[in-house]
Amino acid sequence: MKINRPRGTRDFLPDDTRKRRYIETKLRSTARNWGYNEIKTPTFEHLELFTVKSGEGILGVIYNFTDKGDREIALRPELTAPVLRMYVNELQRAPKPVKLYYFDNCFRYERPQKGRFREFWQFGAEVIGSPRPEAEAEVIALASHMLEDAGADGELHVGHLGIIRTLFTGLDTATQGQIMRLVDKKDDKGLEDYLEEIDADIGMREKLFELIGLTGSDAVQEAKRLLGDIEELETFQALLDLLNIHGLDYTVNFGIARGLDYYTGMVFEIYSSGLGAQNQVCGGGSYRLAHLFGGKDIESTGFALGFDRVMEVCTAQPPEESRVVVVCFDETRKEGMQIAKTLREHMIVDVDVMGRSFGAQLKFANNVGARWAVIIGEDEVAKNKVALKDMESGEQEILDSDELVKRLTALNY
RNA sequence: GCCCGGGUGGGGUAGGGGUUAUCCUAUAGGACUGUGGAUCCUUCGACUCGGGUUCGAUUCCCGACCCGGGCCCCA
Repeated sequence: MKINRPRGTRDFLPDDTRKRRYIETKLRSTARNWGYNEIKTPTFEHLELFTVKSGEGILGVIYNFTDKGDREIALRPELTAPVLRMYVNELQRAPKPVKLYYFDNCFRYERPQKGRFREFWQFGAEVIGSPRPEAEAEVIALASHMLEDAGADGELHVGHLGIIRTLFTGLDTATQGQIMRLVDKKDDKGLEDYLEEIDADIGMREKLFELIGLTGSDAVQEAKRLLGDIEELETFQALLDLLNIHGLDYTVNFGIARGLDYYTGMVFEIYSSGLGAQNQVCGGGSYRLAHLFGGKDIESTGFALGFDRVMEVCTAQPPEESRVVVVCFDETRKEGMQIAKTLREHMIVDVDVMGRSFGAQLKFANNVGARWAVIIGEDEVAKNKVALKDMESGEQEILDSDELVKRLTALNY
């Protein structure tokens, strides 16, 4: 009986894994150079952590189970909540800002599609403790730079939930949420019908439609005309100025809603083409979560990058890596292993484990793409030398083993 | 969860109610026991699963599972 992978999971073959590792390493080093520290949280958490944060609605997509001690456990569907939980548990007294990054797998029970899996990887970062636009701008800039590292193009959209919410005074949370959902979907007809249904104020309706249509460089000016000189617009303008300083291209979009309603201020999304319906590769914003997990309320900003989606669109390729194959036989295995051991301190070395003939070992060297074959046969051992064969030119020379190591390491392998 | 379109060796494919199920590629070995890439030979290996229709199903029908596209939601 053949056993297959569970639905929505993937096996990563050597080439896939190498490329993923390569991109991951690039992202890590960028996060690191921006002063963020890596953390790890558990693969599973108390289910409550996620329902408190996102509401019962998230149960539909969560992998949860009752453990042998009757605890309700969930495989993490995302990492912001675990990171903030960790912050509350261990880092509240750490010097601010607390700058963290993570790269881990997450699980959601959803219908798999292009760019959507049941096990997927998120690369994210959070700045905890700064309510200032400088922190928001830094987070956005970091996300953009990471995509650039990966060779992925992205279109950055920035909005601010606080601004649109000033129109909602007097509306309850559920109604606000429904409006934001329709705004996010860009379902103008549905939005109009819904506003009619709840008998929303005519002036508010007009302002809302005008606001979500605003875009371009004077969007903020236009918004001021609509809403007056409110504080949210001032800080939003400050953020945009900082994005300019960071040298980022962006589109102002007051219609970005983000799925989860714990976002309080700035929100941003980055889209990439070539991903079909799942075109969002990154999402983030400013939020308040710590108080939900029993901590002191604190302003945070963060983002999560859909690593699998980045992999779909990224053009960066891992560098070619060359190998050396050491060819030896039963009689010369000892000498062969010694050379291999020395060379392995510097480069990738294969030695035959198939009991193959001389010719077959060279064929193997060819197959694995080895640039060099080091031949250690009885003739060489008798002369206390080794033969170095260039697999491209076919040329071969006799060296002693010190020269061999020097030669190969000098070639940067 | 909903709506489409698909599943033939490891990968890519041809075919089609009764076949020895096609070809390419990859694997392992050999021709070629101290010199690779070419060529040739051999080997390994498949009709996703379960029902139904039928004398007979890999082929037709239904369902499940899985994959792809879209909706929803989101990364």
